[in-house]
Amino acid sequence: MTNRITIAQAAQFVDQTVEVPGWLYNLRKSGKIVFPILRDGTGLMQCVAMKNNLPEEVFESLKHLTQESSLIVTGKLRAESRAPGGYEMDVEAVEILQKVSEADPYPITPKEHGTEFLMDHRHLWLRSQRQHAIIRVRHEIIKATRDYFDNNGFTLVDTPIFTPAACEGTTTLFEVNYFDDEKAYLTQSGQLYNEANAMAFGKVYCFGPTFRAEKSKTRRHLTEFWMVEPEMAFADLEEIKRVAEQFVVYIVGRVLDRRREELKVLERDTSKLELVQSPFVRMSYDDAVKNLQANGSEIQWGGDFGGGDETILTRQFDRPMLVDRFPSEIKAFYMAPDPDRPEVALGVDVLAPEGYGEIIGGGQRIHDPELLLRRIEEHKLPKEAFDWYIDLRKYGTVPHGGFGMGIERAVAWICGLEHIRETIAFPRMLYRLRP
RNA sequence: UCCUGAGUAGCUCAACGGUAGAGCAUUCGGCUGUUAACCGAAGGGUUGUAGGUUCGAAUCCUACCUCAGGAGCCA
Repeated sequence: MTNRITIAQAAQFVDQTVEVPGWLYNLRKSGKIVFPILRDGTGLMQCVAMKNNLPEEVFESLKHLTQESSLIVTGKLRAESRAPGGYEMDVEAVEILQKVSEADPYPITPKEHGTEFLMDHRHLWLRSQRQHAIIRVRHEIIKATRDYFDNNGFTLVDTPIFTPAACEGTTTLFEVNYFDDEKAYLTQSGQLYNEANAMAFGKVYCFGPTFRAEKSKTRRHLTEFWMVEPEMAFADLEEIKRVAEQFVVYIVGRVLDRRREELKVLERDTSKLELVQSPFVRMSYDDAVKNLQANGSEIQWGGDFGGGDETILTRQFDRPMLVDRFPSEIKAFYMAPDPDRPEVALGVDVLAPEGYGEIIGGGQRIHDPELLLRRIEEHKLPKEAFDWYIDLRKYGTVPHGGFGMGIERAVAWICGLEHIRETIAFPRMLYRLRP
């Protein structure tokens, strides 16, 4: 019985005859010799078939095989420096599962394509090398994220996707029918529920999809994206900043450690990632505004950063920066004010370098019951909807806080991508719901 | 939602008022070490849609549709 292996295992089976199931990635031929390149999801393997060593019909069927046809090849493996991947198979037998029709060939050829075409064929585009590299880095970031929190005393407590109302009043929500006469909304943050979980478990995190119905049309926005949100009881702003920084250092380190090959495929300048070490740059909002004004920005104290502002700031440093103490006015109702300066909130953003900008937003939450009630009123929010949230401040309230990191933004930064759309298998954007 | 730009062969693009073209892909032929292989040939088009200007429109004008980039908002 012949061993069935994956291409990634080739090195362990040199000089043995094995069978490899996969898809035809490309085929080069030269008269009496053909080089089918096989793809199986774990890598690429070049095969060699010579007319003189094979039955006529086997050689002919291989010679006319079309791109992405599915097949199982059997043959002997050899180390071969000329072959991509370093190993090559001398074909002995071929079983073709399906030959892709010449009348309707695989649309994504080895030549260049535009983004519209590729996005329309996203279900097939995922077969390409570059997409594999990105999705594997994403996988590593997610695994590292879970490992980081699991190893640091956090309990995973996921929060609901269906919610009865806005978590944060400002942004738009996707509305869905919830049975007969009730409306529900897709969550845009697990944070409020996370606070309840933190009061139950101490340190928690949730990790799941979130939805924003904002009509944002930029290279940094998805309408459906994944967010990890840790929340800690008994934590102040300094502790939140410490965890955020240590977490970012950890995930970048893990990708450098385990996904070098993928970063190479993506032509990522890893020297930039090596610099992601503690301590990060720390700057108050006040200083950031002064810095921006000195560098030509129109920003006034009290305003939020524009996309250009983040670029101006982050280009000055080679590692991520933590910006804290934003004006309370521009932040959510639950943000704790600085006791020494009530006009600023104890919030923090982590801005990725190289112009990537905000990947993390978070801060300390209000734990004083009366202040929270006042803020709910000031923001004209329906108090009844927040009864349970207010309860958290009635039964043993403690200082607490946390942050959220958008996974896709982190992936885009770590992979060095131009656009967030490639960081998730099937991106959902303002004008893209299909495939 | 607003601003800017682009829609020509399956794909990537050229032709910018006078008979619509190339490379890749597909088919056929050639080649025993190719590396997005190469060489030769063939098929392939209501130029996004609708209207207008003109003797004549892919090309100029108007509207609409689609996509991309940016703004605002955010992770």
